[in-house]
Amino acid sequence: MTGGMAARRYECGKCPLRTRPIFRELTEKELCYIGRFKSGELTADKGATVLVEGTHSPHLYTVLQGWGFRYKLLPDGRRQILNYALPGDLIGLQSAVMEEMQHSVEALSPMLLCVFERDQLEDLYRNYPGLAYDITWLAAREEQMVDENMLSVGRRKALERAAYLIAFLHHRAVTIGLDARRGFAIPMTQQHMADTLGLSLVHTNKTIRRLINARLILWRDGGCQVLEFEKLTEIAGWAPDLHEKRPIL
Amino acid sequence: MTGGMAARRYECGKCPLRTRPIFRELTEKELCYIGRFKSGELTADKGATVLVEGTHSPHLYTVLQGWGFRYKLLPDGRRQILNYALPGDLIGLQSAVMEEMQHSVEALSPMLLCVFERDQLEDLYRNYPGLAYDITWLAAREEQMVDENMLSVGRRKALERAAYLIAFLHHRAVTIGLDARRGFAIPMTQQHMADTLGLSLVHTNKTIRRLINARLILWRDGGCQVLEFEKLTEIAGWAPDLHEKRPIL
DNA sequence: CGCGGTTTTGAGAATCCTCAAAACCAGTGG
DNA sequence: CCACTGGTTTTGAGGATTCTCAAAACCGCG
Repeated sequence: MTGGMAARRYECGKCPLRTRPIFRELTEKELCYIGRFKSGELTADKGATVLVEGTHSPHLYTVLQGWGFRYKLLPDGRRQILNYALPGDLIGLQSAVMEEMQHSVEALSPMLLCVFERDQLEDLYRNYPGLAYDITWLAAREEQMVDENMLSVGRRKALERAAYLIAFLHHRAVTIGLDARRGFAIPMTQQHMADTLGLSLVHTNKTIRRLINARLILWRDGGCQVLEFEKLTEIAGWAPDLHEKRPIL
Repeated sequence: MTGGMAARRYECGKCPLRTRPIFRELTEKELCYIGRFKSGELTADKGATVLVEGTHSPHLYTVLQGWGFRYKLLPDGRRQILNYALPGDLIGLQSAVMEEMQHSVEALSPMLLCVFERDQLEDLYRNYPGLAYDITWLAAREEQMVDENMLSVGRRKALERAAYLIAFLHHRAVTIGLDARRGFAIPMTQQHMADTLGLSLVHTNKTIRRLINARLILWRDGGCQVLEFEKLTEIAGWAPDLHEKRPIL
């Protein structure tokens, strides 16, 4: 079920993610420090739980490969997905900075994570203000994404919500250069979509089918593939905001 | 409509908020720096807009008095309230750290805000890692609150949502010592509640009435007063997490 | 071929929505 | 003191959306 610690594959200096154009470059000194800050790598199989609500993880992670999602549960088992984690995203900050996790994280596809020690965070803040600022930046961005998703669940209707979510995820994947070739699929089931949209599985299915029939998306390879990005954003009444460079830890 | 800059009333060292037991104490040095970091005070009348989506504010605020709320709008005017701002909360971090605001902030009651300059943030990060850490802490907490609200809007049903929201706000107010005397009212209209819960005004009204008829709350003085906190949390399936001390900027 | 997970379909029911109007209430000016 | 006004709360009614239940179809994999 779960993955485990893997032999370290990437030196931070040669991190294949870090060099992508969307990410901010670090100074030599910072890069070197990050290399020391990094304490290992973690692999997680599809479906594995990376972080658990209610626990206090001693780690902080940067996603290197794969997709994951953050979620919360109600006592009776109803699940709400809060956001997705893609390469470059930082997860576990809440438990690092506060008492304990208030949400869980699960792998949507096989993931490779970069592991940092919570204990060293204080040292980082003391000696690398630029990196500290980056962490705050990433926290602010995460909040921004949840805000946007909140608007969607609270005020958009089913078709708009579905269109927004798919466009949003597609855009994030494209932004970090995840597609390369046209036609990659977002690795999720309709149950995941339902739990993100705040809808039932049945109604989600019927809604998605409308998008498929309108030839805006395909559903295949165990996921969702976008055909008409513009049309989706139009239905959702949403325009992606184009960040310049952004930090990565 | 809007308020304006007021004569500075509070020295940070004598800030009546800061001394409340819930807030973490600062060192002498930090307190002194905050005093310099603070560039003034802002008052906002009830209904005034403090921050506007799409703009880039040069300021960052800590709420000293009063209630406010963060919200987003869809192109056609539908509104979703994301969270509320109470004394001790930091607002405007998104615009300070990133390009521009992705949400607006409006005063629910007359507010008094402590103003900080965005430009000095870099200096703060460089010289006061403890304060930088506090800012990250506050950002993580804000995200946590939106997460919780997201769970509510996505997965709870109307009555549960209303119970959760009221209990949540009541708990926050009590935590910062806002009630003193029993029986304060949360200063909001049912339209605000509707826009927070992701429900229509009419349905919100009928839902609230059920809570009133069950004698769990009162609706008066232009707001909501809690009678049976425990019962509300029970309906919502929610338990407030009790933070220890927390930072305030 | 069989199995578990996922998607699809149908149908009736509950929730929630919109429209519309009335009641209520606090503040304002006569 | 009272009428007027604008904002807020309340009520009713019909309709749309979304839900639950249940079963079938589909699909990749061992």
